[in-house]
Amino acid sequence: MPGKPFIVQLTRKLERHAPLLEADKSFLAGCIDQVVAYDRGETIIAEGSSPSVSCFVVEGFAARTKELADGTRQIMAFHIPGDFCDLHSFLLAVMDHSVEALSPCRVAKVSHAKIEEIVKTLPNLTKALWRDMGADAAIHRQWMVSMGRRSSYEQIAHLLCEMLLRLRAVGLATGNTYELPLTQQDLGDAFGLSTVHVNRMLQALRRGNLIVTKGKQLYIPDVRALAEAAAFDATYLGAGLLPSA
Amino acid sequence: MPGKPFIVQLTRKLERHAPLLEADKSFLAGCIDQVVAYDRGETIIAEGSSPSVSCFVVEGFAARTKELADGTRQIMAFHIPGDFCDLHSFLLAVMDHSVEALSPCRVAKVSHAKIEEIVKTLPNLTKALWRDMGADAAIHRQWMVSMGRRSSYEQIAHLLCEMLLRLRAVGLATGNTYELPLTQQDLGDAFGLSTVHVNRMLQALRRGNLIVTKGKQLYIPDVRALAEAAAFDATYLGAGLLPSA
DNA sequence: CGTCATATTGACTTTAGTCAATAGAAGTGG
DNA sequence: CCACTTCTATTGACTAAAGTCAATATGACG
Repeated sequence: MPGKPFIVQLTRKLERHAPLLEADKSFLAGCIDQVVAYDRGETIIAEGSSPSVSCFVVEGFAARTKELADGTRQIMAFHIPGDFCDLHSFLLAVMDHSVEALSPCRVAKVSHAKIEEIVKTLPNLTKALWRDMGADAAIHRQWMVSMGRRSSYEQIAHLLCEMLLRLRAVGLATGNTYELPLTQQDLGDAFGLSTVHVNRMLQALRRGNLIVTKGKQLYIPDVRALAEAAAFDATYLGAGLLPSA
Repeated sequence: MPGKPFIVQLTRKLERHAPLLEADKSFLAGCIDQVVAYDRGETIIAEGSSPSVSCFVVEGFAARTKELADGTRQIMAFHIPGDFCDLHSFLLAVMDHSVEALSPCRVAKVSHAKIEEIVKTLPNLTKALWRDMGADAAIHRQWMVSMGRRSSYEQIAHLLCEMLLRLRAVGLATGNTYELPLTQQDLGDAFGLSTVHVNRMLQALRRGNLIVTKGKQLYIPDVRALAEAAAFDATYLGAGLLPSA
């Protein structure tokens, strides 16, 4: 698919559980209206709007966010390349949250009309897209477990495990190293922690040699140890994704 | 649909955003394999299993739960009559959480084969089911906002608003009164709070006359006041559901 | 070199948790 | 209907986790 290499990341993700047909893939490739670039902090989809396109991340990090009246922000999901971050708007009339760029990123747009056509004519692809949303919901549920029952230390360790597997699945981790362009504020907003506390927990993780950071680069010397500290169980990301090392 | 009055609750919910076709409704009615009864505490679907049927709640309350290694429990969702509580298993191979009965309840089972057939032949119904899962995800995200950024007092107030609207939508609330068969432990497990603290916050809500309880009956004298205390915005449940009173 | 965002540190406060005892309510068997 | 068990709700005293505020450092960038 010359000119659209990013389609590969998407199809790879959609095929994680079951293969797509050739018809699925070619139709999907034809769905992309445009690719738009955003800077960190820019709003990709605004709360309260009713978009006529859905989008998926091609490059960079995005997040689903909700601003509260008192100015605090909650991040409900991080989205990385290959993630559909807004199939939601295809199904529900009004956005109850925003999607924003957490790093410079590029986002591909797919019109709802095209998705409608998929639902009408390509059951296999429909199921794959539906499943992709189900996978997101599974991540949501794990975050709820983290927020409700894990200590802040475990929460952060858990997220770092999750991001390793997710980034690795789209080829954005090299061994146990990946780039995490999130600020401590972002991490805090994801778990309802203060920046100060996130900072302290990261330090604790560094002291325990569970993580090593160099700028935005994150290296995990011993995945097993970090997973244990986080009580991390990869089932929710799709079984069998946690490799040996 | 004699003999299957509960189908009505399900179709009513699925039609909240867009109407179903006659073909959709009749096929759906023919999907129900059986209806099974469970007592409070019983597991409806076990974590780690790979069910070949999905189910929806006909009567009573169920919850998605996850037990952690240290014995604590996290509730990720409450499910009431009309809710599909396990479309998840149609899409993903292994259950990463359990579904359990929080009150005596009856659950209807639908085989995955039937759902597969829906995806292949009834795009309109497929979209409705997909949308239903999207609505669940929206609730998940709101809970994350609650857990992350709302005080425990607000969290509980928020949930009580949510349950009013959800129960009302399936005809299980009379005015501003409904039956909530949850223990304070259940509420705590949903938000990661201790039972003691839930108890205190409920008392505070009672003192402020925001709620009045009689056993499991809950009466909300002034919905507007409770909604305000909770910073409740009903958009995520589908716009326009919050009525005047 | 200066500016702005991000990260770090320390002192103190608040929220919610823990532990332990008591009170109520619902259900069971005789 | 009563005695008994059990689950659920309530209370008080104390603790711990995480937040707040404010100052300082570090780093990226024009």
